[in-house]
Amino acid sequence: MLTIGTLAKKTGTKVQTIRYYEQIGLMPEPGRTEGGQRRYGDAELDRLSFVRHARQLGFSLDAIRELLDLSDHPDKSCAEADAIARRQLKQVEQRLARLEALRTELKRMVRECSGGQTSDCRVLEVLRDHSECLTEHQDIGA
Amino acid sequence: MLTIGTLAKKTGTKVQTIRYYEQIGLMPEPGRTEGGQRRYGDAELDRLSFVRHARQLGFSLDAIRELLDLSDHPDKSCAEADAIARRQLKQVEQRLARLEALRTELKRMVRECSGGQTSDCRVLEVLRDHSECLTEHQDIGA
DNA sequence: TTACATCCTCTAGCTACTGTAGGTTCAAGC
DNA sequence: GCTTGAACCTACAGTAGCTAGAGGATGTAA
Repeated sequence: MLTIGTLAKKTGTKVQTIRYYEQIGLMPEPGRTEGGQRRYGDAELDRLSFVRHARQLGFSLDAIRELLDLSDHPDKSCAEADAIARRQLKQVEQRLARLEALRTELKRMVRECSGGQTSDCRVLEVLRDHSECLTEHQDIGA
Repeated sequence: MLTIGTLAKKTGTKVQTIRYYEQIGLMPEPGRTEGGQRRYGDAELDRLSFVRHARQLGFSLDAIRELLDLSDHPDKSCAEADAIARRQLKQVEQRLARLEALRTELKRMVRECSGGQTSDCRVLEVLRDHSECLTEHQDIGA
């Protein structure tokens, strides 16, 4: 049986994050010692590893909830899991495209800055006048 | 003079966002009508455009605060603005690298999914076992 | 004058955690 | 058996950057 601290170390998670996942129902309520401390088994270790790995791949907690549910029902069709992954891939690709446009624009700003006074700073000038931008960057690049 | 709604439309901002910027001191307190409604001039329009443009380029509100301050002092050196932009460029490039790793991994997951039952779904399998990943993706790809 | 779009303040909610305060439990060493 | 100190507990507040809603006041055109 693992303490919450050991589980945290094994999965690269903070203790508070594990308690948070329990609170929002992503992790089950574990057994407790007589004194009220949480104790975890292998099933919980696997589940938390799954969650953390999916987070590292950028899945939202809601998406992870769905994936966990699918994982709990081996008889269900794989199509749903596939759809969730494809959706995530699409999001990643959209963000990549946005970030690439940002990089282009930022690079240009930095390159053109000649290092004088702010009165004729290219960086500030470009920020002041959107029409100087060559690329589109409508959405905020989160 | 512009109402808050008109200013919002001209800059592609939500009305609430403008009030929020005022609240956190990013936008100045504007003049008011007798009835207490906000009225804006061209200076505010320029300032908000600057803010929104910087946001589109991914700058944080704190960074924007610094940039605005520099923009208000034309005699200061350009070096600071340049440093802020370079820092932002670096962040964008780091995020790009992370997202590219994620894309690789997600593509592989999706490609290998053969569409059967979840019991032998590649997507879920990869999530269960990190060691199946070819690329590194330590940080959460935000 | 009346209708109604737009404005006002205030508060709460979103994601996904992270940090802190103030107190309790566990396990090792003596 | 007793002490010590690390790790645990709950509860609540805070982070970024907005966004939404309630409930009421204002502005403007017909």
